[in-house]
Amino acid sequence: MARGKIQIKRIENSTNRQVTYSKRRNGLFKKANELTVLCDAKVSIIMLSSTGKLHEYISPAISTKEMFDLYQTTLGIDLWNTHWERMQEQLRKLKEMNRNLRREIRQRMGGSLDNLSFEELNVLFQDIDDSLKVIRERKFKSLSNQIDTGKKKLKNAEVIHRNLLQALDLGDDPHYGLVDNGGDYDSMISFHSGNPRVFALRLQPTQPSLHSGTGSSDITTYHLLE
Amino acid sequence: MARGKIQIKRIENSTNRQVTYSKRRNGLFKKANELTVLCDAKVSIIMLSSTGKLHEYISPAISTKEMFDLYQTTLGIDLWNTHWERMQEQLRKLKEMNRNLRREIRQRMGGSLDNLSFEELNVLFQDIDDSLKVIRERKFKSLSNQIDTGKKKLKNAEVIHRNLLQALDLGDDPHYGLVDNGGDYDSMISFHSGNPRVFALRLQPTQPSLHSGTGSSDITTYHLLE
DNA sequence: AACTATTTATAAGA
DNA sequence: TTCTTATAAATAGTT
Repeated sequence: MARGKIQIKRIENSTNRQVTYSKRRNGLFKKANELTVLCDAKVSIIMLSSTGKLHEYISPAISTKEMFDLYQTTLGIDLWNTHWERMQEQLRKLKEMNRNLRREIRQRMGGSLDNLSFEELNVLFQDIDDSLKVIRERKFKSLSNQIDTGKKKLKNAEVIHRNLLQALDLGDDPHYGLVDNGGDYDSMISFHSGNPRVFALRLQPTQPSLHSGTGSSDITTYHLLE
Repeated sequence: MARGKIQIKRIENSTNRQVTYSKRRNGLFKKANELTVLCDAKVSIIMLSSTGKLHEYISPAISTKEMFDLYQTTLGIDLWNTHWERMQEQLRKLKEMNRNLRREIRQRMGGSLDNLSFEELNVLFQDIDDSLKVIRERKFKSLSNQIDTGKKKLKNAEVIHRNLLQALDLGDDPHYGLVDNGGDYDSMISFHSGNPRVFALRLQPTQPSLHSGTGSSDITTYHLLE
C-alpha cells in the first residue's frame, strides 16, 4: 500500500513477515480503538502470530472474560458449556456408582441388611460362602508355597555354611567363590505384615486449596493506543 | 479520514454513529483478514455495537473456541479454568475410589488374590467369615419373622372365615362388618423374588451423543471478506 | 526505528 | 444501504 502494491498472500520471507505482522497489528489495534471511541462500541481482538505469540486488544469499558461470556450468552449456550454439563453428568454417575459399590461392600460385611428379603439374604450368604471357599484354598496354597520357599532357602544356607567350613579348613583365601546367591537369611520366615485390612477405604476429604497462580505470561495487552 | 479530518471522540449523531460503525467494522475485518493471510497469523475479533449487536471475525484456520482456550492456556489458568480443573480432579478421585471399591469386592468374591500375602489372605478370610456369621443370623431371624407373619395371617384368615360362616348362618346382610383388614391372602407365602444378585454393578457405557446444535442467533460471523 | 511514495480507508455528500 | 470522491491514514520498501 505504499512504494508498490502487494498481493494479499503469505509473505514468504520470515523477517519481512514478522515486521509486517508487527506493523499491521498496531494498525489493527489503533483502528479497533478508534472504533471503540467513535461508535461507543466494545471490541475484543486476540491474535496469534506465526511464531506462537499471543496479542490482545480489549476496549477499556469491558474485560475479555466479559466479552467471552457475552459471546456465549448471545450465541446460545455452547462452546464449553456442553463439556461442563457432560462432566457434571459423569460426576453424578460416578458418585452413584460409588454409593452402590459401598452398599454392596457393607452388605458383604454384614451391614445394611435390613431391607433384604429372606431369599436375597440366602443368595448373599451362598455367594459369600463360595468366596470363602476360594479364599480358604488360596490360603493353603499360599502357605505351602511359603513352606517350599523356606525349605529351599534353608538348603541354600546349608550349602553356604558347608562351603564356609570347607574354606576355613582348607586355607585362608578370603574369596569363597560360590557365595553370590544374594539371599538374605532373615527373610526366610518374615511374612509381609502391615495394615490389617486389605486396603483402606477413604472418603475423599474434598476441597483442595484455591489455586492462585501469578507470574508473567506470553501475552501482551494493548489497552489504549494514544 | 477523507473530506475533512475528524476528532477521535464519540459521534453524537446516532445514525452517523451506526453508519461509521458499519463502515469501520468492515474495514477492521478486512484488515484482520489481510493480516491473517499475509503473516500466517490467527485473529479473533468480537465486537459489540452500541445498539447491542454482536459481530465476529475469526481466521479460517481456527475456531473461536480454540482461540478462547488458547488465550486461557497462554494467560495462565483462570477465567473458568479453576472450576474446570477442580472438577477434573474430583472426577479423577472418584474414578480411583471406584477402582479400589471394585477391587475390594473382587477380593471378597475370591478374585484378584494373587498379590496378597498369606497374612493378608488370613485377615480377609476371617473378615468374610465373620460377615458370614452375621448374615447367617439375619437369615434365621428373617425366616422366623416370615413364619410369625405367616401364622398371624393364617389366624386372621381363620377369624374372617369364621365370621363369614357366622354371617351365612345368621342372616343375609351383605355387609360383614369386621372384614376391612386389607390383607391379601396370597401374599402370605410369596417372598419377593427377582434378580438373584443383590444388585447389579454396571460399568457406565460412556459416550453420549455428540451435540450438534444449529439455529439462528444474534451473532454474525464473517469468515472471509472477499 | 524512521522515512516517504504510494496505496488504502473513509467522511461527507448524493 | 450503497456509490462517489476528496482527502486522511496506513503502510511497503528503503535507509
